[in-house]
Amino acid sequence: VSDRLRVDPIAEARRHWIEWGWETSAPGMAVITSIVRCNQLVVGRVDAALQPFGLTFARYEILMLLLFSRRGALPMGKMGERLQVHPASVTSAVAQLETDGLVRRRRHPEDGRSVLAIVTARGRRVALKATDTLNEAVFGAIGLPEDETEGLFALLRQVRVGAGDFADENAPLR
Amino acid sequence: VSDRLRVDPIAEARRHWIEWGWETSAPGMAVITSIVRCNQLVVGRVDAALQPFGLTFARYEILMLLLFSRRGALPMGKMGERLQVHPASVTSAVAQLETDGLVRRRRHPEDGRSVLAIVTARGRRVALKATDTLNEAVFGAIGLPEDETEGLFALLRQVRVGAGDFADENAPLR
DNA sequence: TAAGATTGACTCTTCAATCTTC
DNA sequence: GAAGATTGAAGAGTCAATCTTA
Repeated sequence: VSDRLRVDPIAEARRHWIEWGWETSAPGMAVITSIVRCNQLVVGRVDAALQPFGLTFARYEILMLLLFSRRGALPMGKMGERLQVHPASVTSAVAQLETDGLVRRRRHPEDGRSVLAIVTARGRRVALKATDTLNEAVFGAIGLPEDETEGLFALLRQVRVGAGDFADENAPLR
Repeated sequence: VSDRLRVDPIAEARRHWIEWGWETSAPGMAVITSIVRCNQLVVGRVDAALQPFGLTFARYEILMLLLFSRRGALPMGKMGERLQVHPASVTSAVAQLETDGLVRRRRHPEDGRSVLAIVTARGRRVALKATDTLNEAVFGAIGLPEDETEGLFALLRQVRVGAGDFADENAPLR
């Protein structure tokens, strides 16, 4: 799924939108289609970088969540909440990580309904190595100047707030 | 998969990135994670809006490509190229559209290897209705002022160019 | 031999149903 | 009864292999 195109297909779609009389929605269509397309490109790059470690972006995110946590352990449900994914996705991702020896599962000592995922020593090592690779190959190589990167983050944040992703309680500009 | 979070998880991840000494990659990580998250939100909204029509975003895009084409017909491969998706995905999407009566398939008259997808009259009607709904419910309701929407589109375009999505031959600012 | 499309196996995600513990 | 997690089935995407036509 690659091969450089001659013209920008999204710009072309926007022209069509205007031709058909949908001017007012054309910018929104272009932005949303761009987000979807950028996601394809970005996830492709991330997954390619993570493949040597046997990780996908989803499993990597879980690993990092555990790495950043105080005790290296979090309940399954908590992780699904943070990453905004279905409980079943957490179960299968953690199951995979467990068979790879990067995570252990244990029943929550204070609430028998809950299950804790615990990052292993090997899991920590892999997480750090994968992050180095990712920082080098993807995160540090977006190809935008620093200020434009910040501007893009801020605009995407507005989109997330507008879609009700999280409560923008104080709307702090700094 | 919804429920408003208390704080922005991506801002939190960026803080962690800085704490762990990965400052230079932190903005890139934040932007890429934002793109992935926005994609989830946006595709969720689009698919919800298209569900009454029995369409997904992928199938809708194929339908619109055909609607915009001169003869209402395009070869399978051409569509995969424009939408940058795998040939197998085109096959399954068109097969679904065909069983729904929105598209017909016919062998290409001048090249027997190729298959033409042809939009039906019903397909045109559904495409127009779905577009009205989408324009109303999603594309026209991003929640950003016009100029910021344009700015976001331009920045995402830069990301696409940087990832080699299409040839930025002339880099025209107009 | 190569191009175009399809098929089947595999993965990932979500949903509904189920099971256990509170 | 409700919360938390798991299971199996269904949907969509990708890859490798296959089939047909050029």
